[in-house]
Amino acid sequence: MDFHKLEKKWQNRWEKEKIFEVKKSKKEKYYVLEMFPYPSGSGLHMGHAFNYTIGDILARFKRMQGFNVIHPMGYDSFGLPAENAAIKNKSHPKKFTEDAIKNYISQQKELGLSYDWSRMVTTSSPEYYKWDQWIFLKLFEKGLAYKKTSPVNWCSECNTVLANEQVQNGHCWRHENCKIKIKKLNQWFFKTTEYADELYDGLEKLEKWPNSIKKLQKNWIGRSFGSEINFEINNKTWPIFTTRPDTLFGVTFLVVSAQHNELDSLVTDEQKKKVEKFVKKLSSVSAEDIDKLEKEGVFTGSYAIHPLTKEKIPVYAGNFVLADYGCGMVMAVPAHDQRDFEFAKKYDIPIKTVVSQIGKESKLDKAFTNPGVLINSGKFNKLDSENAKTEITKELISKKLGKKTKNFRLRDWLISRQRFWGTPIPIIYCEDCGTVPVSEKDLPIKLPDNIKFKGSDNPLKENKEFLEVKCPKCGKVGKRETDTMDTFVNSSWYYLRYSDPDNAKKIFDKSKANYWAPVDTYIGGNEHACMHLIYIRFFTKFLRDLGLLEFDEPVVRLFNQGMLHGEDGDKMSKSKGNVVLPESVSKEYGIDTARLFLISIASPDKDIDWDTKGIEGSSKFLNKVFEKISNIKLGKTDARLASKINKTIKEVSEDIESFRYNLAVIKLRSLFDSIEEISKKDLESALKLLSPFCPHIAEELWSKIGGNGFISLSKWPKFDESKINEKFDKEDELIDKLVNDINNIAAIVGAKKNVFVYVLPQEKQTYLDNVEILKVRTGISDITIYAVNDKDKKDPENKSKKVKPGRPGIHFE
RNA sequence: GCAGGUGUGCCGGAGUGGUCAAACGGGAUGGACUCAAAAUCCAUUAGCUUAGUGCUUACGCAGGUUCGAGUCCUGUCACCUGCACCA
Repeated sequence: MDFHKLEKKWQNRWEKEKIFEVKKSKKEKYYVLEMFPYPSGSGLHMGHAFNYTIGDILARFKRMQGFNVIHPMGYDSFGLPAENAAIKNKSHPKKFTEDAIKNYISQQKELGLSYDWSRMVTTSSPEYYKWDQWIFLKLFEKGLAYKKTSPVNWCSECNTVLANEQVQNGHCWRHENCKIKIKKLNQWFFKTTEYADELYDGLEKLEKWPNSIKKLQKNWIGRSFGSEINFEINNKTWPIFTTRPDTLFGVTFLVVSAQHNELDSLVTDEQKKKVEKFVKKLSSVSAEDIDKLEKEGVFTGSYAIHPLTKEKIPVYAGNFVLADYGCGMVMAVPAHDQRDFEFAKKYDIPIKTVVSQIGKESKLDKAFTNPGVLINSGKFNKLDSENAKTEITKELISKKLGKKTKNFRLRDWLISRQRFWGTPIPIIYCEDCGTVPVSEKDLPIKLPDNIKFKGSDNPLKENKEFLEVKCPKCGKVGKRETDTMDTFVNSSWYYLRYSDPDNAKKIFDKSKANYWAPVDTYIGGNEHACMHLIYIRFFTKFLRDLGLLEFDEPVVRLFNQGMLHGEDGDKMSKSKGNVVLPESVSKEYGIDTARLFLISIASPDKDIDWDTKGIEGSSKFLNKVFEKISNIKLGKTDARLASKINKTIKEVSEDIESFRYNLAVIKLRSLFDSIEEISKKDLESALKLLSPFCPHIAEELWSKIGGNGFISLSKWPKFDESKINEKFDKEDELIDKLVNDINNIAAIVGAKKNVFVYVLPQEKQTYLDNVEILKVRTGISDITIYAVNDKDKKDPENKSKKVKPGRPGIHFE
């Protein structure tokens, strides 16, 4: 059967009749979303198909269950690859992107996905990115978008700063040979840390998220409680964060980050040269090597005053202190921190033990980092670490020398990109007024069509038409910001735009957004655990606080699908030559076959390998089903089949709901295997069960048996508990057992002749009903069933005496 | 270093305290059908044993909890992933 041809037919009909387009209504909604793709030049591969199929099955199931299902698709179409392609081909990235999207759409349509295409969004269109800019202005207004100078990741091949996730093992994700440099630049940030607590605590409420993702996010946000302690340096107060205030008396030096913005103010004239040399040396070190560096530092020449002992403590600049965590400076307690210990050894700084396991001092060959009992700590001696933390902090608070505080590992989100193909940041720099936001009515700030790429530099910098602008405040000549936004900004709220994609006046209609959103089930890979899935939560909370949303979390249930590998078990990639394209599989077997195969290998959250032999298996099954149902004899469903159908409806419904697609397929296989004569209604039910998985074949068979309308829009079958009878399963077991026994004995006897089976009278009918099956499965043509009380039975060995329930006697002749 | 995950027959994988663990698929072997092949159907696929449903072994390894463990706990090994000088 040419499934491919048949699939085209149904895809066209679905599209023509717009059956997957939905509107807000009184019906209960259900929002199924798969993470939208970046439309790359190479198109979709089977891994994408896997992702979308998982969502499509759920969407089709929910739709048939009667929910008003929104299942949209769009394109995350800003980004570097399009720009690089444009540079190479001397064209505009828009052209490249539009072509890629066209290709994606046609490929996705071939997968038979039940999207509402009328809701498509494309993030690189001005109608969309206008609202990125609008959100930026709102963030700016609330002080949550700001510019600061800090050390950032820089790729010299891409010529831009990068997000942390675009740095892999210290190298750029696109340029394996390009080591990431740490540069100090003035950049735009979104203040994600403003919501750090809520982002952290909110995870508890996300019951339908995988624990692994929640843990990743918790680690990423990394909340730690501690104290901030004020040290005085050159008559200025420097707060320092620590989680170990109990070791305060062991502080023998301070270390300030070599990248600290105010480092200069600490450096004395005679140390200036040494410090400068040190900082310079460090700036040439790549991100990859930075963690391999030995702990090094240089004395700044300044001394701090210990808040409690009033001792003089030297201040060093060090390479192991982060500028953007805590206060960018640490109090070093070499006796109780391994890094500080190494540093102290190297520079011959005293090591003072203040915590001890047994309450006595002992020699250390490495730092003692466990909690213990305080010594050498004045009036705090003999307290254990836990109490000491509280008491010392109390003392500091009372003397106004510190406070209790918490710190996050989460950094504010660096969103500037020194590239062209992204959302322009709506900011104007005016000589008189400084940094001025564009006014809302001037949005969108469009990317110019007329551009010239010079090498890999951002062409906006040369584009007068774009660059030169009047200051909205004073009207004088100003200059536009030429950096664009990280593409993750676009993807942080796209799920809301689907609810009202064509709204030209507002980001979205409030009532529409709050009807459709939040997303009920969101499907995608776990590589987004700490980036996209944090940003989308951040944006949701911000938009809520603007009064636009009535919920706190964007995604109710998150599902992480596994990764599809090539047949060799490696990640699918062009260079490895193991990429499988949906088109080619579709042509050979039909896309329904591929869909079925992808989800029957394993639970969809597991990584799987493509397998040519495996798809043959799915193909065999579907061909069998197609043949069988095409030539089916409609009639009556017997009780055995009715039991099976009802049981399957029950179980498959549960399996789909909980993403046990692989188990659902097993049950469907078994169901279709046992269909012979069946009523029209029951056959319709069986096809409905198949339809979310293999929608085209199901539509075709549906129309063949005279089903009403589209099966895709039909009502999901209900099961009748009273028709489920476990008796039939038990009977099957009896037959299995008997077949086994007969085969077993036959093998020992070495001959297959007449077989006499002796069973209990009440079991006789069951065996008689299945005698033909017995014959086929044992390969023995003469099988006679006797009840033990049959008078004229042939039983030379008196086997019938040993017969027990479910345990027939067997005699071979 | 920190955090998380995984480890089950020839292979992919079901199975998370209890009817004899291995569903289902794939592969292999044998058989039926066929002149033959493909397709289809049936059987076998840890070991021993027996004219039968019995025994042994077995869920990475070692312990433990339990009447009972693949499943829970502790330790350990291997592999994978993420973060990584976070004070």
